[in-house]
Amino acid sequence: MRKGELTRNTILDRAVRLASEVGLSGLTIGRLAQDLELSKSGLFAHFQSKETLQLQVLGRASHIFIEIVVRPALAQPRGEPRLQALFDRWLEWTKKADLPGGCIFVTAAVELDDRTGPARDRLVSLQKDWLDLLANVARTGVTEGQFREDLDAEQFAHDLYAVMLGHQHAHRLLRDPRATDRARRAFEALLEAARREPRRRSA
Amino acid sequence: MRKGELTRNTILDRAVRLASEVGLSGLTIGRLAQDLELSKSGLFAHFQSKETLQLQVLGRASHIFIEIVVRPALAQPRGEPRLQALFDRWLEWTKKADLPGGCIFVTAAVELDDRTGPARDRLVSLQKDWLDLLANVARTGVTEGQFREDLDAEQFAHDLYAVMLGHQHAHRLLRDPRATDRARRAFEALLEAARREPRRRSA
DNA sequence: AAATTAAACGAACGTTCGTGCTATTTTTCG
DNA sequence: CGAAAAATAGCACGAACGTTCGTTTAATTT
Repeated sequence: MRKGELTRNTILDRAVRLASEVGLSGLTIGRLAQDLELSKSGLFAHFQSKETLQLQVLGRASHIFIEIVVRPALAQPRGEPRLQALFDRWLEWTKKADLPGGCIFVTAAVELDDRTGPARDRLVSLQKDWLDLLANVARTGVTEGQFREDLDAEQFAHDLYAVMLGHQHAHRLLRDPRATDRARRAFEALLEAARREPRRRSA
Repeated sequence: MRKGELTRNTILDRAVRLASEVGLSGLTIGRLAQDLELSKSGLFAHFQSKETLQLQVLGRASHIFIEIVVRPALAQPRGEPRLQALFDRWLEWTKKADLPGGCIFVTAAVELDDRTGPARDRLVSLQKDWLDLLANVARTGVTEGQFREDLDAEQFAHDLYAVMLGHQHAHRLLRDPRATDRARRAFEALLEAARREPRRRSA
């Protein structure tokens, strides 16, 4: 049972890469087998259905994301420095993970948002975890005294996610060379607003 | 040639709706014909290829977007009020256009961002037009004295687009009931930052 | 080295994909 | 109303889809 797991992981790594380009439903068993020079049936035997394959692709992608983005950032001090580290790594995680099609979670999100089933459920769960993590780090920034007391940490996480979505759009679709600069500015503005003292009630 | 155009538009309307759910490549001629109770070949004859169909779907969607979002907003005073009108209509245009799958441009953007060909080119062109329009309205806000002199209008447009992407994500994937509220807050923060006097160079 | 288990293969299944043809129906116009 | 033109339907195609089968090759255990 040793060899099996090994090739299964090889398959999944390739599948994650492929899915980042063509999506989870565009990801095809025939194409995947061809890329890996495996037979369709041999590959298929590792998973018992395409749905299982999709689920495992999501799981594998999540694992990679955590290794590349989250874990290293945890080495940074709590609060704002950690937030900055998360953002920096987040910005370029698809490069480090060698995902030629950009963030696979964004692709999957758009694909699955109006479908039902376990793949969607899994993705939602992963995304909520990620947003929770971001909100928690922001909250820590408050207790550490870096951010203002009345910061809405969940709104902050939401806005931060939006910045990343905007970046992907500008970078990948529009091919805007200023995309990364734009994202950094937007992030800086979020930070600045989080740091700023709450505005006085009147003028 | 009268009846032809009529049914072609009927087809395109349905195709836009369907594509909002399953994307431009998930959009299938067979499924479309079935939905409309037409024969596959009869439908196909209106377009000479699937690519043409996709192009026309994008064109039709753009037309609908302009009618629902842009044109009515132009009735508002220049600058900030117009911006507010654009935002409000943008937020709910998929409801008014009866697109059950959310914004078709977001779906298409993720699908096409790493492909080549006329469909991608068309989408990029449309999206740039839209961002330009947003930037122009923001710039007008400056000349009207509503926004600060040194506002980066293109950055503003970029950030605004990001807010909408964040909204779609929170609303459609996460089904967050606070999604619209979140988007409004983010937009308000952008406006506030645009209105605010430029910050002093030091403390 | 033999026996057993796991992994990969090749062929075929029923379906659907986009795309051609050739009829037939329907609309338009003189 | 009848002729020309346009719109639709019918049928077939090759390819690709996910999936199942029986068999062969390779790895692991005895």
